[in-house]
Amino acid sequence: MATSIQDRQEVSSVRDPRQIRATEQVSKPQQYAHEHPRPSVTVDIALFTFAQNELKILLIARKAPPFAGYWALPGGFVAIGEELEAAAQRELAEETGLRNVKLDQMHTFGAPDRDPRTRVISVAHLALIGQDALAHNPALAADDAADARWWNAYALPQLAFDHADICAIALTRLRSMLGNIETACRLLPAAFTLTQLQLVYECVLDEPLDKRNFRRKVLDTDLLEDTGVKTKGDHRPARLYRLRA
Amino acid sequence: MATSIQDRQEVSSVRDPRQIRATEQVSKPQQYAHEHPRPSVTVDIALFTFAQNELKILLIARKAPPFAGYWALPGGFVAIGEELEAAAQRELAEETGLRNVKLDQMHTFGAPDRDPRTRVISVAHLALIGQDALAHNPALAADDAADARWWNAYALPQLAFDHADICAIALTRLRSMLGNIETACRLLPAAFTLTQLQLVYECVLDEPLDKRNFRRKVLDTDLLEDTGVKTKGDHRPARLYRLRA
DNA sequence: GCAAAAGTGTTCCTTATACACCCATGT
DNA sequence: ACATGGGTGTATAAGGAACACTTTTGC
Repeated sequence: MATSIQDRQEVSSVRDPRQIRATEQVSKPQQYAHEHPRPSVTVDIALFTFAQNELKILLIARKAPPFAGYWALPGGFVAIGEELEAAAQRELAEETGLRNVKLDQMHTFGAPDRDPRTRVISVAHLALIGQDALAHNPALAADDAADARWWNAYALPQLAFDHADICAIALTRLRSMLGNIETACRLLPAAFTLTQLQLVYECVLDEPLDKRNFRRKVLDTDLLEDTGVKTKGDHRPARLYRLRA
Repeated sequence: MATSIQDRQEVSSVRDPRQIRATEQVSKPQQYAHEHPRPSVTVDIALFTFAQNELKILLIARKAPPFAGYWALPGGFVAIGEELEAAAQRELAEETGLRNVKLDQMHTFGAPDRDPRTRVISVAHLALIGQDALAHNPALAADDAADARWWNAYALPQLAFDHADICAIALTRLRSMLGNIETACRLLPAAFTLTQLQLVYECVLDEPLDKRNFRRKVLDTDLLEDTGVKTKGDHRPARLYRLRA
């Protein structure tokens, strides 16, 4: 029998080493700078939504070189005292006006030549948003801003840097996260129909799903609740669901 | 119906943007340095093995401040023109003599105060190794080096920096990777018994498994083949298996 | 012969899959 | 009335979980 089960307890009783630092002798920050030329560090954000029955990703048109005229993921430099996720939140707010979007760190891209100017290491993040969150931002909501546009995630233009790689990994990551129904819901408005949710799954997984099996599986989890409201439209109204609190 | 299926083709036909760079006007690298104070970037490696019926992780004793006397994950600075994974391979070779170990990038740790000297962003990697790979390195194989030692992954000492967080995430990641039998095999020698493999699963998942169900599930995948060799020891000899090529 | 670890099948239950028709609304 | 998308149940297959005894070796 492995000893892991008994030993587990000891881990949580270890004191947080951050509380001990102050008592140690610390070398000067400058000491580092001479020894190691430092790369720049950026964050990039792959922001997805689901609209017009398509999985969409937000891209920004670059105005300055390198890659002027190309499309790129939103992102930018990490400030020297800034958490990585805070940097991603700040860049997202600066470039889209969106705040308090849940961000998942995804992968760090560090090929030495990925930026032709200098060494830039980029920590890529994944973010999912429902269309209703865009309502406050007319440019993004209307999908016609001169420099920011939603693109079908399966039909991207040429991208700057290695952003095509980042998008590909983002899509793979998103796919692997669909086991959690909540993930798919994050791509939709707060209230949505089961058909919309199924379309999200079909679009991200890129395969058709059986309607009855899908609905049973989703409703059996008890993660969704009926809002009591129904859609109004051309045909039979559909129940609107929301994530249960 | 989602349009993703038809559109998928267009992605792969997009030209690699890296081939286009040379034609663009490029700003000078120095331009960056003034605008953004740059962090240092390191790689850390959580190297696991399975020995003495325990999941073990390799730690290095720190001799210099900060955290002198503490144990830490192997790792070090990324050179300015170096791939992240190459840096991790180099550091692993320098500190343990191990080469050509498969490395998986795991997570990037960027809390501004995680290193008391200066801003250091660390890209953490996960590596798994069988005991037979350690045979060439007597110090590591004997587990008695003054400054490098294998520790039970569930009973770690106090760790430098945020390495306790890194170890915790490494263990979680390792757990999530056990769906692939190959992952568990990477913690064992090239030839191993099914009981050893089961112990790996039980130790990493931290739960007992049924012997008959486990053996059936593993053998049904057809990923293992019988080496024809058996163990010699105190009791009934066991078949030794290896990963099928 | 006994201690210790290796090896081996069957039953039950849960979960996934395949499949087709009626319903509510707008025009 | 018809076009359009919303909504529903059942039967079969597959996979996961529970469970105990015999075999082979060293001492």
